[in-house]
Amino acid sequence: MARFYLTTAIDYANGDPHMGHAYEKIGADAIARYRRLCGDDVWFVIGMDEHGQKVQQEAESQGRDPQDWVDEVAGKFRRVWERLEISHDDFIRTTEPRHERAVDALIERIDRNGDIYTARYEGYYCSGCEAFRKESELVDGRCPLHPTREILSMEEENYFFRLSDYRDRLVRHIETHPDFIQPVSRRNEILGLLQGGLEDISASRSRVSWGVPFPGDPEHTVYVWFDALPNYISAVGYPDAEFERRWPAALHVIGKDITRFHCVIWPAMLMAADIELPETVWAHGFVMIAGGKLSKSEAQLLDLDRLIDRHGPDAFRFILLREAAWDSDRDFPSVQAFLDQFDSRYEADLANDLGNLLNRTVSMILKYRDGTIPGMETEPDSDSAPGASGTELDVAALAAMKRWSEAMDAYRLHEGIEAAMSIVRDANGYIDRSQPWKLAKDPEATGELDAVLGSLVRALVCTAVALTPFMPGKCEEIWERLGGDGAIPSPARMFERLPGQIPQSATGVLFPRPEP
RNA sequence: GGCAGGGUAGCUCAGUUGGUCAGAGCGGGGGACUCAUAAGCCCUAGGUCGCGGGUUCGAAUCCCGCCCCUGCCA
Repeated sequence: MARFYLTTAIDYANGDPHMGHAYEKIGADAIARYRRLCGDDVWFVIGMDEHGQKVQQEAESQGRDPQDWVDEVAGKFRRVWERLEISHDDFIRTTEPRHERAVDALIERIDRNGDIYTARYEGYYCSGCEAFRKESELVDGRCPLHPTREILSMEEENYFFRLSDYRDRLVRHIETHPDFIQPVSRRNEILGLLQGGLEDISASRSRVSWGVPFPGDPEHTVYVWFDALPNYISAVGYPDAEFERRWPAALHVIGKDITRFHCVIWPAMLMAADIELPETVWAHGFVMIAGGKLSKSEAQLLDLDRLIDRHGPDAFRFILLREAAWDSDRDFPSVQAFLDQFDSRYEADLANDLGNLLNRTVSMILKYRDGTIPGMETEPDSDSAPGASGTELDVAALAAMKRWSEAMDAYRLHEGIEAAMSIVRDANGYIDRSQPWKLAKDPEATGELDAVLGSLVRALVCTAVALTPFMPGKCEEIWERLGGDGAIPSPARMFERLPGQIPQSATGVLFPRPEP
């Protein structure tokens, strides 16, 4: 059984969960569910990044104790993940003792290897970025990203990480591991960035108290990124040796805005501590409205709970991942355009195409065969000559399943969905071409009708299997309505336990059309 | 300013190594059917494949120049 340790970025606890957070978790969850379906030993971790100046300030501005505040924020995130059926195995928070212990151990380890040193730092500090800015980076004496914040001119003793020493090793690693950074556009960006050389970076802060005390110097706290990144190992038990039962991670799913932290700083930290690197870092794009700029009222229309309420959690997962390709951005011109597309996807793909396909299939088998699914004793042949057995629909469905696994193996989630939906389209077309309602009236055509009905059920089983990473709840319902027994089968075992009898209770609307 | 990737039907995008590559989905228009959530199916889009050159028997697909967009960096 292949180990598959999967992580997402931990979410920064300075605000409420929104669609961007959800998009990442849903995509990662689809990958986790797919790998489990294939039989992998999956360990899926998400969590919260709870330290740092912005969290401290946010809590203070509300007159709250920071820990109290992050507890509340973490609760909100957990509730949403529960609603969205995120199947994580663990939820790591950077304020947990197990995490602080790991950060402490990791930094000490890096220090022992000689890659931490102290230096006096003089410069400008932007509290928005929680980072030092060069004078040349300032516009009119202010940070271009946070023009409302004061720039602090300061001088402090800092601990630095010898990042510059790792440039060559990083380049070599990226070049010899083509899958390390994906998609390739991000890989090229990082290689370009490394080309220009690296500077050492500060690993501590003296004026931020809300953080992990710097090992050996409680006057400083660990800089947020040096605190946040190690969550990937702290969550699986570092520094105890048992962490290697899960580590290295098969996949870090992150947003494209933090690729350099995950593809440069994090691997360098791991190298400095003699820890293996993750196999792949996948930087997904963003779902944006009008380039990402949202007014308060617009943002309110996109309130996560209200969006999920619109057509239910499964539909929400499906629509988001269908609309926004997992490897690139998706920009909608307006909130209204987004909502229109959201609704139209639901009605066209789910209610009309998939839901209706299930209904017409179930209805015909109940009507013409009293619920008994015909022809399930002969399974279509997937290996030898395509089309040697099974109907044209079987052939098309098997081909689509092949495209599906290839896409899913490569984390091309949108292509996986597309392959699954192509089965639905093919099945609907197949029904109309073979006209089972006519076959049902022709006593000579029982064999033909059996073949049609049987292959429709097989196509629906394929669809349910292929979509289960995206819509676990609804796919289970499809499986049950077809008379399937137990959990949804794996793609490899799909045809070994096909259902035989449609329950009378199987009629009913799977994806109700919204009231006009 | 440097580097990278793009500009293809109203919209979102596919188009491998140059020769059925001018496509798919959605939307719009028309039609036949009835198992089904008035759903589904079939037909239909005449788009200078950003602009201008060039290579070639032949380029959306290669080369040069230009315009515009996006990302990363500065």
